[in-house]
Amino acid sequence: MTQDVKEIFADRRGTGTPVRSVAAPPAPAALAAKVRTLAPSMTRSMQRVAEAVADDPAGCAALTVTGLAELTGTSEATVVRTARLLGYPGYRDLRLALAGLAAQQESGRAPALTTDIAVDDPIADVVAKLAHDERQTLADTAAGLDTVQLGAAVAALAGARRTDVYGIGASGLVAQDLTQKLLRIGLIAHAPGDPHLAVTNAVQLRAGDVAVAITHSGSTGDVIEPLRVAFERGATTIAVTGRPDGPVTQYADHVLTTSTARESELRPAAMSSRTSQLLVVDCLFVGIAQRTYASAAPALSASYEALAHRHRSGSR
Amino acid sequence: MTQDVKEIFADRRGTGTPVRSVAAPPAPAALAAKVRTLAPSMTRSMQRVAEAVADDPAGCAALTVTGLAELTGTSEATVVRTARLLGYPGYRDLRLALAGLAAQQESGRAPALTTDIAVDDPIADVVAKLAHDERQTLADTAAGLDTVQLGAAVAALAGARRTDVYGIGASGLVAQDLTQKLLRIGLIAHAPGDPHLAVTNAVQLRAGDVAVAITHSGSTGDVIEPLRVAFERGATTIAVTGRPDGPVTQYADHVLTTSTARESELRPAAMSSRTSQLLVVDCLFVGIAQRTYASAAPALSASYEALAHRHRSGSR
DNA sequence: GTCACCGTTGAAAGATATTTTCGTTTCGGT
DNA sequence: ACCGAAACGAAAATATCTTTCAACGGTGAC
Repeated sequence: MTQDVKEIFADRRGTGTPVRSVAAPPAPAALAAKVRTLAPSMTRSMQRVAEAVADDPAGCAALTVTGLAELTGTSEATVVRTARLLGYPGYRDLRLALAGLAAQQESGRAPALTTDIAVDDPIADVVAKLAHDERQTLADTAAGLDTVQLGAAVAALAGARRTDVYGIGASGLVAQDLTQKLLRIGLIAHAPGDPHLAVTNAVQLRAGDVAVAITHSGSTGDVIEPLRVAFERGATTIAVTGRPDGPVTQYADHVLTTSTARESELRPAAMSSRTSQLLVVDCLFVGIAQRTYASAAPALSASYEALAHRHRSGSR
Repeated sequence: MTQDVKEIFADRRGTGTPVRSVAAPPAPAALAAKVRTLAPSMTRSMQRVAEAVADDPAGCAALTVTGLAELTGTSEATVVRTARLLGYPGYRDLRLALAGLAAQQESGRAPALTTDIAVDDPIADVVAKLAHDERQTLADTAAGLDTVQLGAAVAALAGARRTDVYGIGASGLVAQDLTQKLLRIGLIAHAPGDPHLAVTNAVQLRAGDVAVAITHSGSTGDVIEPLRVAFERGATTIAVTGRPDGPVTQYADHVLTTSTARESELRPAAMSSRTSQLLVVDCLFVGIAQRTYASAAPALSASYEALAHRHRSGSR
């Protein structure tokens, strides 16, 4: 797990093939989101630094490494390490990004719906807060999505002989959603709901097939297991997870990172992770539909026609 | 004229009182203007530097003093002098300001998100457009939700003896999502996937029970039928639909309206309606959790605990 | 309970970048 | 052509950033 961290720190211009585009692009505005995503894989002092940075980009941009180290009660080394983990070559670049972020915030003044949902919030506030949160989640996800990985995943799925999608619980619904969509454009897809069935299915996969695992935590055994089997059988594997450093990525050829909103008692993580996952799934779907347009378009209208008679002529 | 320059260059940490807050505020975004204003008082090489900076803030922000000096065919000293003239304490600060400026320009550049998704859109555009669309859908939904109806629905669900949720296809997943959530807080809920089963279930309902129908079109027979049965048996009925004038509302005590984004070939209606429906479901859930907080909170943590062991100890 | 191991951390050395100093060059005026 | 003042850049001085490395602290094995 911290293996990944190590890797990032290791010789960065390795002569070997950088198969996986590990660290995303320097992150435009999705810094807060990135901090949240990566926080779990950070050490305590790094978290302090990350938090300070996310809390007050403008303020931190004004500080030198030493200053930020003192502010957070850590050392320069830790600050640099944090900057690296966040995807920048060094502190200097983080600082520049911070300045940019600060400028943006300055111009875009947030509406301050940041408070958490309380037990006694009137229903109207609940609606506003939830909507605001999900919108935020969408923006974060879009900003944090690695389009290279996404493109690779789309290519794999578009050319797959068959596709399995694994997911449990809330993620299971997302898995079903993806499956439904793939079926609609004439691809062969399954979303086994039962973990045993999933493994049984996975065993049948081979090169040319694709397996997709959807798990927010990145460490759901019931989902990792079938993915591992598929991986070992030679299928192309894709992980959609909120923890790009989680165990599931071991067996994933392509990793698509979903974003995480802060959660609370009345707002379980499942809620925002689902929103995020669905956006990723939608992107996959549209990407695939583009690639297979010739066959997807007729399939889409065919399924539309077939369903039409199931609706009463109820419109007016 | 160059008199000013001299003063600025003069001993800055003078032992005397630093009475003068030397240059103006670090200049927000009016950099180009400032360059123009001050150009006449600049020497030739300084003008070259200023010009480069005004032309391409983003590019220059990526350069070090030395880099910018080389680019403009001048020396580091000149670059620093220019930075001073422009009102910054030194090059470092100019660079920070440049980064901010670049970021603002970047965000201002509207990616023409209003257009539809085309077959040949690059994947990055697809992501941006989809995210933008779903965000729009959320805002619309939140704005259009009738909080009175929502409150009534919440009250009914919170006090229900049992709840049935009907949905088919994409809406079926939303139905399952609601069901999962209700189960998590200790309520009794079912989401029969089979239309026949749904009717069979509906027959069992009576006053004090609740039935929820989820259908975007508002005219899906397979969903209306069980709702009608439940309605006639005296259960409280709720419709979540994008067509508040559709047939389904005949049998609904409470109607919750979801919003619809324009659809297109590559972006089926199901996509945005699902987003909208999920927001409604989330609102219902949180509303119910608030009302039944005493029992919901423990139930939530209990289900969380029960699931914990299914995740490998993947985090630190 | 003790020990070994591994990850975390910061102090300090090392490398870069920035700022200042200062001598050379350029240019206008005489 | 000569003088002086301003412009300019090379290089020294300083500040900042990065890397190294040893010490610390926690965890699991025995």
